[in-house]
Amino acid sequence: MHRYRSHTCGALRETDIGKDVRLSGWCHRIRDHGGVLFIDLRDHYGLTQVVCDPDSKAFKQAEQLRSEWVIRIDGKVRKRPEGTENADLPTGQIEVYVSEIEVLSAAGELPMPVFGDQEYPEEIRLKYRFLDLRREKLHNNIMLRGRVIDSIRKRMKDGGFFEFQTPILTASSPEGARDYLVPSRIHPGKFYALPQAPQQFKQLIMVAGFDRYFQIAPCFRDEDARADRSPGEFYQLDLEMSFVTQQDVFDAVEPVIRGVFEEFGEGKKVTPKFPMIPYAEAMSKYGSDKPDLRNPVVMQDVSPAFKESGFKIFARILETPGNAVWAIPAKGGGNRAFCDRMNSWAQGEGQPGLGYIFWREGEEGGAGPLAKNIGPERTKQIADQMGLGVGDAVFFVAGKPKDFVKFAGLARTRVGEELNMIAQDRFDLCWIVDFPMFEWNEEEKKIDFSHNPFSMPNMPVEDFLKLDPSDNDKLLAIKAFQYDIVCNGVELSSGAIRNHRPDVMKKAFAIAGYPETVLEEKFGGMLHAFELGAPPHGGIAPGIDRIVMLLAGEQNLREVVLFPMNQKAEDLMMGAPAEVTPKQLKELSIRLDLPKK
RNA sequence: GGGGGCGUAGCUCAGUUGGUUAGAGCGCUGCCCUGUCACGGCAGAGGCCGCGGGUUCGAGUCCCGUCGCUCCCGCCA
Repeated sequence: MHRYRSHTCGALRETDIGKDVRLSGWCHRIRDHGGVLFIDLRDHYGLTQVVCDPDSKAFKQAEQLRSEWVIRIDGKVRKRPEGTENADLPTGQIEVYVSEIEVLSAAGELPMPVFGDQEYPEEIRLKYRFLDLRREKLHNNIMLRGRVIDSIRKRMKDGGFFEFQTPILTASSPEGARDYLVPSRIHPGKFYALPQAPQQFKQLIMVAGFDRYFQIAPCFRDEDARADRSPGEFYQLDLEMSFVTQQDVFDAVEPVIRGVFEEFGEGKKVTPKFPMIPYAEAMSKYGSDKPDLRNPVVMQDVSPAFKESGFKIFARILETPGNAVWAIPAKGGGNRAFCDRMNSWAQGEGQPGLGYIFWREGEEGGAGPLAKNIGPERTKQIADQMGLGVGDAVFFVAGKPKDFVKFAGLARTRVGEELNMIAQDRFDLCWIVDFPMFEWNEEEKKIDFSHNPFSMPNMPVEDFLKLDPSDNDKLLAIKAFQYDIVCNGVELSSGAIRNHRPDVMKKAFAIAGYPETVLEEKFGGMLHAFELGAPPHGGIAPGIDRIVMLLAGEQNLREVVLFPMNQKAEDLMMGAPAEVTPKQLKELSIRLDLPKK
């Protein structure tokens, strides 16, 4: 017989009754009745009830066992007595009557139990991650993650993509997030950087003629964490394709993403064909470039109803060209309690308040101070435009859309949540397209890249090269071949058709106010590659952690990462980051200059 | 860097308008228990009420500061 086990803890069935078996695992739960004693023995594969009584020579030893001890047992499989079967367990028809116990590893008092599903503080969970990982939910999440990645790999390879590895120690990239730096011993005073994404490498792989690249790529960014943003490191399905249009990228990626959501979505409905929503439309309808389409609330511009109206605050705001009033409809929110709740929420968000009109029985003309101010005709105009009636409400935000759009988006989400309008049984996916190429930098009073400098402008190259760098209105209207995938309000990925032409790149940098020397300094390697025969190419990089988070139904990335860091980018289990020895620093020619407390 | 929430036993939490000796469940220790699967019963150990200061006859409770955790904003091409 094998040293540790003849079967796993999930394997035994009625067909095994009578067999002498050997099992190893953790003591999940021990129920000691004095005369008879049960041990739920657990391993990766399942749970088997092990039973012991005073007739067994292992009884004395069994009484000494405690939770999470690792043991090996020998015993005989037998049918459970009539009426004591456990239908909740695959092994619930049988039990193993133990004849011998070997303690492989004892355990002290646990800082948190493995048994049960009580919540525990992050700090303890992270410090004792290996215990947390023994628990069913996290164990399943991590296994789900592995299966999702397997599936993605298979789908990508079936789609003609080939997997590559790119360097982890590379050069600092000047744009974007803060880099993690690694000092060079051989070159005192110089540093490597961990890649924020293999962006330039994957483009160079295209220049090298490999045609279709993908990688489950680790990405490192030294930025502050969020629930859906791991500090330090995360993984992307990074991919790039040559000789493609934007539509070709969509056609390659959409089936992979949809397929994964369908395969692991446990019956939740997945968008059959991702709609393409222009950035501007997403902002005006949903107040966000990552709209949750499960929320049916759609905003509209209702400026005409307030222009020169009796509601002086809005009327005055609308005197400034470019200003607007947007309406956020709330079907079923037609009562004062709800409207007041929204209003005080808005004040908590730092807003002066949230104007509203609501309609209820007996006041079909609309209730609330705004309705009185603008009169029945304009109120009806709004009701008609928004398709609202008795039992409904509508909220208003006014001013410069650029300034209020973010708050409007939050209010839309809030309305959807408060009125339980957000469908829970769906994955609603879409493409956000036509991102602006440039944006106005108010602080520096200049034109800037709005995303990354590598996207191709969505206009004929000849026209782009002829652009007047001082024609701000025209420049700010230019769209880029830049796109996102959004699922249930979570930004899953971002991609672009790349700018592979040195002349276009030089022009784009000139428009953003950078002299050619800057381009040369920062992206010289890639620029020179493009001067030696570069195919048109483009790609995208869906976030693996976020996909798994959505599929696992979790609200936090830490629930789908094996060994995550806390919000402050500390690994509480391994104790990272940590101080290093003076010798190590000296070798690296580094002297510390720590901030005073 | 800023804002919100939380901080009481190893863990999850309760703790009245400030008022005797700070409680419960889980876990832990001991004893009892032969069919449980959240086993049950009895007894026990375990507390700088995050830390510092203040108000008060009296502070877990009120005030100020500080630290830690967490969520958010900034940041994230």
